[in-house]
Amino acid sequence: MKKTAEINATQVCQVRMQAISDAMSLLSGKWKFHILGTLIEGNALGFMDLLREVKGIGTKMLSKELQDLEVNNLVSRKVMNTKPITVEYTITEYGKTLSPLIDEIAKWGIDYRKSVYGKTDK
Amino acid sequence: MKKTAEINATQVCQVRMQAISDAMSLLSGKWKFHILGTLIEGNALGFMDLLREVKGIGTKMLSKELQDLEVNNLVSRKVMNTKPITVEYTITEYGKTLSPLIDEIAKWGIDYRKSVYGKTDK
DNA sequence: TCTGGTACTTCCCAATTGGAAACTACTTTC
DNA sequence: GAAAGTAGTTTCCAATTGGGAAGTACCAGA
Repeated sequence: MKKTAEINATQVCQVRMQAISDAMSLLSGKWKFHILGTLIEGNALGFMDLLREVKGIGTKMLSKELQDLEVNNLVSRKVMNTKPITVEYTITEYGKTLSPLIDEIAKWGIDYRKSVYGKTDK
Repeated sequence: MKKTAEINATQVCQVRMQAISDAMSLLSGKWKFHILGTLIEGNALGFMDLLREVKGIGTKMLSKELQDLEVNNLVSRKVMNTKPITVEYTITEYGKTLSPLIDEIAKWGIDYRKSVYGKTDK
């Protein structure tokens, strides 16, 4: 009869749990994955481009989310020397390392949707 | 000069974005991954076991999160016929399909931590 | 009968998140 | 000079999230 934690007391689990918290604190929120996914797909987009691509987002959120992603080195921001000043947002090399993770989530989400709305013989 | 969305207008992107939203709506929150991870690691835990394993969680949150996970068929709840009534929480077969995703997040989180606190020659 | 263990629920509150609308600021075009 | 396009910021508000503490209910053992 155990009265104290056992499973998660191991070093390996502690590290894993911490890692998941780290990752999710960077990637949580309604828009992060949408923005990252869009930037992975189409490189170098302006603020207004993103506003049009990421359906439903407003200027405040987009601005804030891009800042978050920038300080975490997932997205880079470059002010261009154009007549009406434009800004180029691109995914960084480091941001690209999220591709397998995003793919895995998308894959699971697609399967989930199938299992809910899909065939009834399950 | 494009004025309308182009990248995310494709059917493939729409489906992917929807899938990511689906998945995250089930898995977001402070505790979901911790609970799932613990249940994947150690099968069949009681409410109080989980309360001890998932460091920091309170009864209210644990109860609510377990209900969420149960309705989405990721965790199963079984009331045991014991003297002081006990409940067994187990991960479902479907819940186990989250393993690769959880592994991927943990892996990325560990690498992220290394890139922040790790070697400076990067 | 009182303490302790199981498994919760309820209530109240604070912090965070997210959104709409308006506003800034600068430039080019009509 | 007004309109439109660039890239945001600010303000105000509502909804969601999360936590602490206490309460409920049932049973067993000292």
